[in-house]
Amino acid sequence: MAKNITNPEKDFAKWYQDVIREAELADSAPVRGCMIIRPYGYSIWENIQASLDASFKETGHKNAYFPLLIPESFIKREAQHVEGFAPELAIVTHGGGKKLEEPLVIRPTSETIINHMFSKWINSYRDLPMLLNQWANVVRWEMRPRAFLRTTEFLWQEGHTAHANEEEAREETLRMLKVYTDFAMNVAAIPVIPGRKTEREKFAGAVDSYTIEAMMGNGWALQSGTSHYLGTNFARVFDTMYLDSNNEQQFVHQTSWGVSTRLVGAVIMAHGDENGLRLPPKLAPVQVVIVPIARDDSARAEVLTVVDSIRDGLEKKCIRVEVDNRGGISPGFKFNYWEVRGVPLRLEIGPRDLEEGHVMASQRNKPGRDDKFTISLDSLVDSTPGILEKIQNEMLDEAIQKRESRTYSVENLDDFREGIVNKPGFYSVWWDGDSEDEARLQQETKATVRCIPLEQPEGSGKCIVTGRETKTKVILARAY
RNA sequence: CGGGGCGUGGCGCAGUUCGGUAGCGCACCUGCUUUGGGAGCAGGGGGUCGCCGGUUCAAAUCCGGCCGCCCCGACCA
Repeated sequence: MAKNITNPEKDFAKWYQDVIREAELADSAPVRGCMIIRPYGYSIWENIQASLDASFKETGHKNAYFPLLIPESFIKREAQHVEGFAPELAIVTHGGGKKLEEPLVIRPTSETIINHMFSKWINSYRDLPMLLNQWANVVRWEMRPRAFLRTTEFLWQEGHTAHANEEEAREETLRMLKVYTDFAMNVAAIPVIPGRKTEREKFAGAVDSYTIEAMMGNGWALQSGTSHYLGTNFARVFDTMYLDSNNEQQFVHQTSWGVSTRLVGAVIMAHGDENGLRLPPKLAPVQVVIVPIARDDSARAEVLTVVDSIRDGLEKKCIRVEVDNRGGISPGFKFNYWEVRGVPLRLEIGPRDLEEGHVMASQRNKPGRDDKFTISLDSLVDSTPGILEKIQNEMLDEAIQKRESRTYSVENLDDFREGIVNKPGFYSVWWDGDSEDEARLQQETKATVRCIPLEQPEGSGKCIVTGRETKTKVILARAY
């Protein structure tokens, strides 16, 4: 059992914080709700960024950067937008030693300032679609911060696009939801459920919001990414119009979509175990760690020669590898040290291995002595990419199984009430309720409608709250 | 903002009941011995006890006020 890490079965929230501390992902800041992302944690974020940024560019988007400070009046233009964000705004009232004419809002999101610019840049249907993305920080004064999951300031990417008509904009909304879904599955190894948000849960200012919902280790849901169809809501208040081919003014139809550093929290909570972090190889800052073992100087020299050549070979294959040749620290300590940090593959090389022409290998997703295996020195460098790929797939399979085993179908409210308490997880239920039904359900059970999955079953059934016959199934769960 | 808990070396805590000038574990530094699952011994450095005020010969400890943090809820990426 890992030292200094609470058992997740016993206290999941404490476990989460312990892992963040022990794996050196983040530290708390002097300002409440803010956090310092430490190099190891930031490196995970950089890998997330690199992967998504490539996908955004593949789908035709360009990066830009809009300012942190937004005139307060901008936020107030779109009625629902203000209502949604007003309580959590940080507002700058003074600058240069003087009270400002108009207060400035630190962006909670950039729809308004971007529309301000879109209205200048977009004149003709030939300017469309406009496909932008920005990597930025935003500030939302949330009441209850949690490291990575909900911090006052957080890093994210926000895509903003403008299209000639609803159909294209809706297509874009779903295209980006798919990009997020693929990223979650294939890179983060987190099986998410893509779906639409209910009226109650949708983004302030959107016509429709879509989400990917992930299941965390305690059975709770985490909204891990969102994609919104904004309709012409912002275009109308910012006059974002274009001249169509018939020489008529039209409002643009818009989308916005984002994922944040919350994804780092998702990775921790979806994959972590009682020994700490577990990272899917594609996101791991260190994919392979090599622990050289030697009793004396001559053995060490011999071992290090081999280790160096292995490292060079792996680096040539673009594998992120680290050699832990710290002195005065026992191998056992190092094994645990790297396990807490979630490194997918560890190689141990000592004199005994050299004699036998192999290395000992240990996969983070199968920790402990019993599951160690040997790889011959001859084939090591060539076989490592395949092993990492295998680990990546195994982690996704494990996560899928974990989710399946905690996904339940219930037919009536009583079963749900009992289930959500005794067996936290995703509850797939027939649903025909409205916002008030949702509010009531949340009051009673703390659970919410996480999403209306895009993939719907055949047939119909009776709504769990209204009893009406419906063709719609939703996912109910407790959420972060 | 409601409920609960807590502020004492970097981290985790004891000491507060019953005032007497600060201690333990881990971490850190030095040396020697060690190194295949969190090494051992010896020596060492580091704390105006959250802040302000009061009582007292004397306050981590008692009294008054303030501040902050964490966890649980409502809100959210």
